[in-house]
Amino acid sequence: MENKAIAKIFKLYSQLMELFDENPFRTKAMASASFKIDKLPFSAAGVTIDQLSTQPGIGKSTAEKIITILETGSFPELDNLIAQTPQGVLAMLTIKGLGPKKIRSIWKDLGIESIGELLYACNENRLMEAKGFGLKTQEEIRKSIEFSNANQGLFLYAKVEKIAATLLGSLVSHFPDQQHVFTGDMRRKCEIISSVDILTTCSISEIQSFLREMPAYTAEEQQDTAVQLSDELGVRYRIQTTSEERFAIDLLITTGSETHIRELQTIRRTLPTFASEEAIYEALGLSYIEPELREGAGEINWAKNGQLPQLITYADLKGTLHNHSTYSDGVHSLEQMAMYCKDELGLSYFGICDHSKTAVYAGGLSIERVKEQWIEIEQLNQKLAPFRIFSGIESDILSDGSLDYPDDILAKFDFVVASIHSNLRMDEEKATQRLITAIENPYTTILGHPTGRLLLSRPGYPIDYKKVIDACVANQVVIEINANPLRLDLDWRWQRYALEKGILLSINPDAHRTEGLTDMQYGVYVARKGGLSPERCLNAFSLEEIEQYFAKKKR
DNA sequence: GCCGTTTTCGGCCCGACTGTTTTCAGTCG
Repeated sequence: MENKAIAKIFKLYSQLMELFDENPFRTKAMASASFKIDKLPFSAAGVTIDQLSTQPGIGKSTAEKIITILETGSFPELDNLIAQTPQGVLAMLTIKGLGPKKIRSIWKDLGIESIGELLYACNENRLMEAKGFGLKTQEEIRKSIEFSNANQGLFLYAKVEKIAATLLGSLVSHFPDQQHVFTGDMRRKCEIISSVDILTTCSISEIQSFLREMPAYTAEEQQDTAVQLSDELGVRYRIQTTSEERFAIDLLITTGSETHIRELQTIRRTLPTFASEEAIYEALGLSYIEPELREGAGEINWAKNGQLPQLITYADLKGTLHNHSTYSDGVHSLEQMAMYCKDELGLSYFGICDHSKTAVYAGGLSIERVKEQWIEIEQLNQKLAPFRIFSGIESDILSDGSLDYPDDILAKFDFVVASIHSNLRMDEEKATQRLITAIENPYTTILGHPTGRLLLSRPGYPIDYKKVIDACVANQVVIEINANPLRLDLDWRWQRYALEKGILLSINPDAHRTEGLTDMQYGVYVARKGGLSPERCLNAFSLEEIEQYFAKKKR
């Protein structure tokens, strides 16, 4: 089991302790243990109980619980609290804006034990009756439940990717002589997946007998040429069968999107059958369109006129900007992060952007710490040359749009990523103005995660995209594509507008540990959806080019 | 529950923001 999963279990334990009104100090100790476990620079599964209990914030009792979790998946005290909590009350913990204290009141005072009942109570104006609740809280909770309901059955691409590969892999090993590929949303690399679609040349009866050997999947629906199934996580799958002859055309049609296919059909009502997708596009008078681009957002006109962009690939990335280290809330040290980029990823530069001083909860850097980091960067740059570490900062954009350090400090960074982390509840006008003020700051190099969204979990503040992008153009500010699979923010749907305006984008992993650096792959997927080519991507610049870019920006 | 010690008991304790209060509790990043 990974540290993150163990940390989640302790988080749940501390939430339940709070729900049951246990000693707040013990509760806090568990919450802090969760945090500490998540930030351990080694796997808890690989060390002894003594090594665990010498870690700060992890005592003997917590270490024992960790061991029990590794052996059994849980521990008795937690099981006991779970047994006393109705399923629906447990589920309330996932609703934004609702913490254990409020849930306790909802459960114990109003007798509400499920999210369905809770929504009903909001609509009936009954939540306001409970102490500590008012109209606004009730509205927030109602909105939050509706947001979460709308996301039922949807999964992050990154979460589905590995489990979907298992099913595809089984098909391949069962039927090595047949063709099996992802199609649909998976093949178009959509950031949110509602169904994992697979196209296969197996017959339907072969698929049926194959599935009988796979008890982990439940059949949902049988059709003549397809089966739908689901797994224990609730991920839905659709396996579509086809013939060798129709493979390419069925691949094209099932890949979609629906809009893209409809637009193709306006060129020729019945799409022709050829041996490859390339040949089909060619017969329609189009150059080949990469699956990621097939969203009906102008790509057919590009293909008609030979204007398709050369889409960026992972191999085009020469470096990485916006990453964290143990200076703030990262797991690995500056040197470990840089070395990983140099030796494991073969990159030629690394940008460090730890949190700025306002982000106290994340160990944001005081000016003194910033200066210490600059000294270490200088030493490492001598040691690692020609590899280069760029000194950056992820500066909080404060409520009035200003940045987090005085100008003389901001001026000394190689580059500055400006992001919003606090006071997220804003209307569109306020959010847009706050961002524009930050964009107009002469020290801002990159605008970090423009909307603050967390996919399937938090919508992000509303912004006027055009105004924000136009301001970036006017002030030569790069927009980040935050590649964390929960963010993928800037949304690819706005990339095409940004690129038309001549903007540069940067695929930033926002890594808090070495493993997080390869999240850049998810950024590449959505960047391709948005039509990004390497020459318009800041971290696809060579070391010399980006040095010049930063130097010019600073002038 | 963890930690550190004037060492086995007593103190621990993000801070801003919001909404609900009318001085503070709960939630979040």
